[in-house]
Amino acid sequence: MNIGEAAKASGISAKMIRHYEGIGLIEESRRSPAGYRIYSNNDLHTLSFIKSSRSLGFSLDQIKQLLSLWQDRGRASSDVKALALQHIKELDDKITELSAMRNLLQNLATECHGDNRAECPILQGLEQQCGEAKAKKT
Amino acid sequence: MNIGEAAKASGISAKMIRHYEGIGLIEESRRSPAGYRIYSNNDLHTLSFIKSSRSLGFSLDQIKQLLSLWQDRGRASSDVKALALQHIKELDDKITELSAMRNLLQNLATECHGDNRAECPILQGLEQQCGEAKAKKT
DNA sequence: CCTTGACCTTGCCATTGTGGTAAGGTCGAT
DNA sequence: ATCGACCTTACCACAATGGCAAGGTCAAGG
Repeated sequence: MNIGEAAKASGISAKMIRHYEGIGLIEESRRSPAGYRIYSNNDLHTLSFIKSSRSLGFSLDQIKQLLSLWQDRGRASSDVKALALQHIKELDDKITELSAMRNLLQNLATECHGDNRAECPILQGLEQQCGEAKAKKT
Repeated sequence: MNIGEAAKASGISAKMIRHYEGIGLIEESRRSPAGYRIYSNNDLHTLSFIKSSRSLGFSLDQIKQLLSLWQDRGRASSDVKALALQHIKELDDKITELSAMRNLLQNLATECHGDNRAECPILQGLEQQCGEAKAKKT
């Protein structure tokens, strides 16, 4: 099948499929005499694997590793799990960071009347806090 | 004070201060005869405001708006609050998205033995799920 | 007076993952 | 022959930040 069809079937845009090929995430595909990329069901399977992995937030670099484990019959599941746990930690860290922002901002917003007067605890908070948010991260 | 000192005092790198100037987030600073940027306490105040805002995850574009509200004596606090609430929503959406990823991945990881055998529910999940994660978002 | 080191200047490249656009080739159908 | 839908490559863009390089400046000490 052509790249457009593969894109539709995998949920990855044609643009990205070419890009993945360019950076070596997937192998160069076969080509028709005219130079069109041709994909097999097996290729599609790989693209879907990548799509799922992206949906779980893995970076392309991590997906490269996942792919090579996936294709390695002699892999140890512990290696896969290590990658997964590492990514879970990244997600947790990010969630923690965003939640801290959210809570701080929510507190400021709650204090703000939100009327047509100029007095505004949110701006005051941004003005005075000056790095406190960063301190909380540490 | 010079840019290095302003950077240290505000917590924004000299590089970024120049960048913020370049994109028009802050005004061009005064210059010494030799061309060195010179910052006043007032400038520092602005930089600190930006720093706080970045710490709460506001984009530079949002900060541009916040800055103009901050400097507008006749602002309505409702405008500030609207910006804040919008950002809180962005944060919440992101947190929700990341949490969904985290939970899915955590489930897969829990099922994985993580030993030296090849059988691996995580890889199987990535293989079969194929877009389910995306479906969950919708 | 000259050197050294710390600071400043501009400018360009890299990152991550994705989208856009342009100029051109190909294919199938009319 | 031609039209529309598809494909090709090759650039540019985003957001926010870091890095490096080549050069100017300034203060201190020989």
